Amino acid sequence: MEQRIDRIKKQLHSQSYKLTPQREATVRVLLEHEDDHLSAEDVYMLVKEKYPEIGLATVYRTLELLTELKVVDKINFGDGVSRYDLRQEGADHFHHHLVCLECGAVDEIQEDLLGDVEKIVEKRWNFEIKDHRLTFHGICYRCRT
Amino acid sequence: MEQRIDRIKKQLHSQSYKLTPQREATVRVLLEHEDDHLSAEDVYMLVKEKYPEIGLATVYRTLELLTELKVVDKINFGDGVSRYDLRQEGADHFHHHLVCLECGAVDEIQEDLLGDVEKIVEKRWNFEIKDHRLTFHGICYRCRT
DNA sequence: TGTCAAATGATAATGATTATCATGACAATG
DNA sequence: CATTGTCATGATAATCATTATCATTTGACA
Ligand SMILES: [Mn+2]
Ligand SMILES: [Mn+2]
Ligand SMILES: [Zn+2]
Ligand SMILES: [Zn+2]
Repeated sequence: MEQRIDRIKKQLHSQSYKLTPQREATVRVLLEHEDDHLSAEDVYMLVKEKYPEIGLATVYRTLELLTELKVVDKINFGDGVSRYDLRQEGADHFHHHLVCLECGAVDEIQEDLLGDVEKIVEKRWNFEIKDHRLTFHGICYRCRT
Repeated sequence: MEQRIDRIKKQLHSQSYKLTPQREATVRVLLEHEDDHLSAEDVYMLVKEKYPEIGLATVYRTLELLTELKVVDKINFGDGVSRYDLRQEGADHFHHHLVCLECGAVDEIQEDLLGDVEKIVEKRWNFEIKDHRLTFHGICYRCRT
């Protein structure tokens, strides 16, 4: 945890950004909810518990900054809000998602299953892949009778 | 074109919806821009050319209805608007997308490349797949020097 | 022709995100 | 130590896509 924050701090410094108390509190919330998919509002509520003076605008700005640095990925599951997903440290691919149509759960697949597919796309479509987004919609293991 | 509209008409009737002139004009616009990814506003502007009295709310309602019927898929590329993508007739999978980070172009891959991956996901994660969304971000063939 | 539910269009309301702006923190400088 | 300048913050207003509301229209059917 502390080491992870330290590395994010260095990443910020390398672009001449500071790790302010507000930013640190926000990062801590994200780390403590690594498996969730929090909206800006969600993050705001959680950060307020440890830093009540923080403003909503600062949370938005911090999330935008972290997205720029690729610390988090900004995603959208079709409800009206953006969600912020901590990227696996050092991972060069964004993980996949399983969205359950029954219960709404969102599970993650950390393993990269797209290696072969990407080779095909690069060759056949002459497209240089930098990133990907893969989501499956269906019925999760819990909801299958 | 006419046959396609006829089949959509039947699909509507089978759920006791009517193909009103407004709905038909909207469907025609979608068919005429099959390869594009139009926002509700885009559709509205285009429909107005052939049906100037139409209201924006009706366009939204029609697009929602067509999404329900799976005639179109509602997608989101991260800019602040939903886009509506005509589904290949009879296709059971939603096509994939290539988004160029350089020029912003969005190309399509109609071929389904996820067959093997889906088998793995169904087995290993015990997840019953109903649909998928796959988007690659990178540099398109036009922008590669 | 009269009836009724569905559909429409104008417009207001909502709600997430972004912009603005005065204030505060803080490092560097003299 | 006082001054200056830059970056960051928080309150709040503005924006803008989407949804809700409601009076009116349409069209099928009795
Ligand atoms: Mn995730
Ligand atoms: Mn498409
Ligand atoms: Zn489930
Ligand atoms: Zn390009």
